Amino acid sequence: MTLNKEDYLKEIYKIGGSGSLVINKQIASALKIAPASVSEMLVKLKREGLIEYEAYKGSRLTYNGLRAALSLVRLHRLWEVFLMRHLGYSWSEVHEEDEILEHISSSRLSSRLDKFLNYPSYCPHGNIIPHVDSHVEISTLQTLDKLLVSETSYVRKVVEKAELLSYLQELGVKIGSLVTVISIGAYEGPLILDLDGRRLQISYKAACQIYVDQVLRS
Amino acid sequence: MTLNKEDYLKEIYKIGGSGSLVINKQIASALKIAPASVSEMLVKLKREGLIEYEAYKGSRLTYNGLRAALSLVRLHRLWEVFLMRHLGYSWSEVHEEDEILEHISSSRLSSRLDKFLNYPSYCPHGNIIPHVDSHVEISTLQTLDKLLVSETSYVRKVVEKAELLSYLQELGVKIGSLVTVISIGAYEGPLILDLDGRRLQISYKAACQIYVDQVLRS
DNA sequence: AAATAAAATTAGGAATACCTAAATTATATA
DNA sequence: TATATAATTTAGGTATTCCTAATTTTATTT
Repeated sequence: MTLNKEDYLKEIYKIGGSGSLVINKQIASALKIAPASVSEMLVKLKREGLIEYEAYKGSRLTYNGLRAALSLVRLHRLWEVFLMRHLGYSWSEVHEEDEILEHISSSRLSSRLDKFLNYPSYCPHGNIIPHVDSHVEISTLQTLDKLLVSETSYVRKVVEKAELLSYLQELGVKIGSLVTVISIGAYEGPLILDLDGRRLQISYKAACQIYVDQVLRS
Repeated sequence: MTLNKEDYLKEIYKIGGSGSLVINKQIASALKIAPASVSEMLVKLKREGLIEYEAYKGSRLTYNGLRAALSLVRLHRLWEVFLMRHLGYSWSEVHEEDEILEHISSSRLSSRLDKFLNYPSYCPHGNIIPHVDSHVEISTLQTLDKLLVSETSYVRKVVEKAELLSYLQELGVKIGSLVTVISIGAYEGPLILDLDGRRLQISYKAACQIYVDQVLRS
């Protein structure tokens, strides 16, 4: 379902609840959309089985439409509570920032969230969280496969690919892990590592996608 | 700027950082969009001064494009940290749910957030936060203007309009406030209320938009 | 009941963002 | 350097979602 259709469902729910007929005009003014456009969209929502709708009469949510609307409104309101309770938004600020929930991009949100999270420097994947002002991405990293036997370093970043992430998670490789290369398999064979005190084997391909602090050699 | 354009900017930043030329193919595969469509969009982004772009050569962010990309990536990554640190997402779950940040609607997110917020029942405006399963909106509310002099009730909900919210905030009217009607102005004049022990005046119009527990009369 | 007002729909268009297929330009290889 | 291959772009279309203006239906008055 598209974002716009979701807006319509939410609005139909907010106005008419789970059963009352909603007249188009109300939707049009709530969504700030021309009445003509509302008629059009209602036809589509009806085709998709999300609303009952009869021309000139009005519309109401079907069972499926209601389910969809409820989960949308629910999440929306949970966010509102979150913004107030944990990001220090005031009553009217929450209201102003309502559309965040559709399109997140607000510098106010950004800075409050930053504070709430205690000014983190890295995202969970180890990428720097840039600041709009100073965006110096200091890059003294190298991939794990470039380390020599017995060299030690810290895992700082991994390539964001679903399969790799699951693989590493299973192995227990984390951002910040202390890693020492024990041996390197020939012909792109697996590497044996000491990771935070545990011995483990990792594929060459994975090693190429794990970034560690550069090891300085004399 | 549209959501889609934002995706392009983010991707150009992720691939090329603040200065390197990015070839279209990388954008196309990262965004899973046909190369032809990428070319089209790049022309638009160039027109808007967000990227430098020369056909067959590649693209890079301009100063403005970089600023926009940074604030997007920044917020995106802050959310990631939040999901992991406070909603108990695992590494790969964060990754899976990345598009939340564009289109929030995930039942998993919904339930984790619910737990994090300690299962709230009402949004900051006093509306019930519905559950997808049981959606009984018990409605024994009436508007404040319907109360008689000396009747007492609790504020449960207010109409979500920006001007009203600011007005009420200034007056200190909150969800849960205990209110007693002291006097009612004639001809839709202002009401004098006792609100949580304080004496205050409120316009008739506002009173019509504040919902309180229904007062039972014999 | 007829006339007026309000609400909704249809018709005709515009913008955005995507697609496939064909043509073009750049790059790598023999 | 010529040729093959890879990357891009252009051309021609589709689907969404919005708009204004004109028409039709429904509701309200007189």
